[in-house]
Amino acid sequence: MVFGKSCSQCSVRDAALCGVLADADLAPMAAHGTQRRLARGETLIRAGDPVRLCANIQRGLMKISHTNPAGQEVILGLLWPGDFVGTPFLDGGPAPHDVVALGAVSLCVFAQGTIERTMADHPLMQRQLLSRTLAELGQVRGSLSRLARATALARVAGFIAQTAQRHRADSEDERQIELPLSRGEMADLLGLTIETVSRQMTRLKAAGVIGLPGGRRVLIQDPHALAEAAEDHV
Amino acid sequence: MVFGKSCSQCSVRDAALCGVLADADLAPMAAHGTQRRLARGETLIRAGDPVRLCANIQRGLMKISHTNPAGQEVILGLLWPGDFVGTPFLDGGPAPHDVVALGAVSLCVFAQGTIERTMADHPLMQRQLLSRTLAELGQVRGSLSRLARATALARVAGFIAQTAQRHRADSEDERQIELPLSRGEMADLLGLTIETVSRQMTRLKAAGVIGLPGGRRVLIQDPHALAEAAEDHV
DNA sequence: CGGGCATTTGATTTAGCTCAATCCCCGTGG
DNA sequence: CCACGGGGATTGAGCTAAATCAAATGCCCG
Repeated sequence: MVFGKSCSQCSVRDAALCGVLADADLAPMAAHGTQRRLARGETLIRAGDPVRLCANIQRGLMKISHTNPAGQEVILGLLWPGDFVGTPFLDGGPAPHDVVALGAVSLCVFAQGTIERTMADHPLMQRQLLSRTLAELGQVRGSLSRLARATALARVAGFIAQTAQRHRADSEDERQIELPLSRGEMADLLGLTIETVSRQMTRLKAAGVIGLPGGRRVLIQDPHALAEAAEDHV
Repeated sequence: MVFGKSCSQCSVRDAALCGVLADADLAPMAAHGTQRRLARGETLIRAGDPVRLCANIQRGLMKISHTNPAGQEVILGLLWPGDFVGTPFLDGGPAPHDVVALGAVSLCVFAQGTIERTMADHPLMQRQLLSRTLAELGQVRGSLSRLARATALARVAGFIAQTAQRHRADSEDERQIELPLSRGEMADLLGLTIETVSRQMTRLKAAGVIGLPGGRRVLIQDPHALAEAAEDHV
């Protein structure tokens, strides 16, 4: 894959931006992809409905969320550019959760029937999908551990640190990041309330660990102390 | 797969007991399996070590666990007979978590190199593995939602209800189950303390929802009320 | 400039934790 | 057969982190 080459399938200018092509083993897939865009708040997959697609995120973030019987929303995870969503299988059963765009999103959508045939012909591609899914399973189990025992401070600090890591690649200023979520969304993701999230942010700011220049921006003043705070368990 | 036939690879008397053979698509795998037994407390996979095996659980339960910086153990999930553990890939990277036997366990262990070659020749088998892994990802995300918002009562009731569902298949008395975990292990799984788990059990008993005949046994007196309690969110 | 929303801050309440004391099985040995 | 331990489980009495309720502040955008 030549850097700078455009992705013919997805009409993305730089091939590197087309998540799916970043991995050579997944290339056979790209031939069957079609472009789709979502606006903020649009639902791609609704819990309970049969999953009719498999897609790779090119730009923007999505949330996997669940609304419990009491009507509270819980954000079960975020999907970043390069991540897959949905299932390549037609008979994958009903979707376990909602998948919703957090902002403007571009996707490479693959038809399930086609992709399943493609997989049969390209074991390496399927291998790569399995490998990624196993890795994700490990990640999700990691966040279980945070929700089980971490203090509010550790959850918030951990989220900021993790977001910073994701941003590091494509950032002009190493130390300044823009959180992809509102305080309310952070609360839903971390299993806290808006007020508690806000208080912990203030606390980190007061301790000189971070700066809050306004909006969703965070200035990481003391990365070491931030990592330390993220490990603060009861 | 003929019911009642013995599993020649795993020396399990009834083929149906050999988890891996329960699924026809996974049959090619069985030819490469070797039997292994673990005693209670034995560690199969240690977090951080490279994962050298892929196995299918035949009998007994295992826990996926993580010990956080403060030294508290968190149980991230349970593995039941029929479940897979480890990775079929040699380059799967370091294990994200520990995997430990909760009691006596029998496994069908597959060599990674062999299984990877087998997968290349049997796309349906790989397909099945991917499909199972995607399903498990959904399950784990479901438990995230419980840890994020559910009350102590809901966590405990949910665990009992879930265990009952698993037991239903192989139980003589529909209503009586034997919990696979001690109170302490339940606490580590549900993100609570031993005392809180105990109090919620007592509460369910006092409400006539369950009976506690002693040991780890639970008598489910009112399945509907139990399900209701499991949905009790703040 | 002002309205509407997100965020912050404050006061109070509460679910679950901590610490501490039994209790209850259940196996062991006298 | 029964006293004696011992580990898991239960129960009790405060304590605390985070939730809840309520108000104030800041900020974006017309």
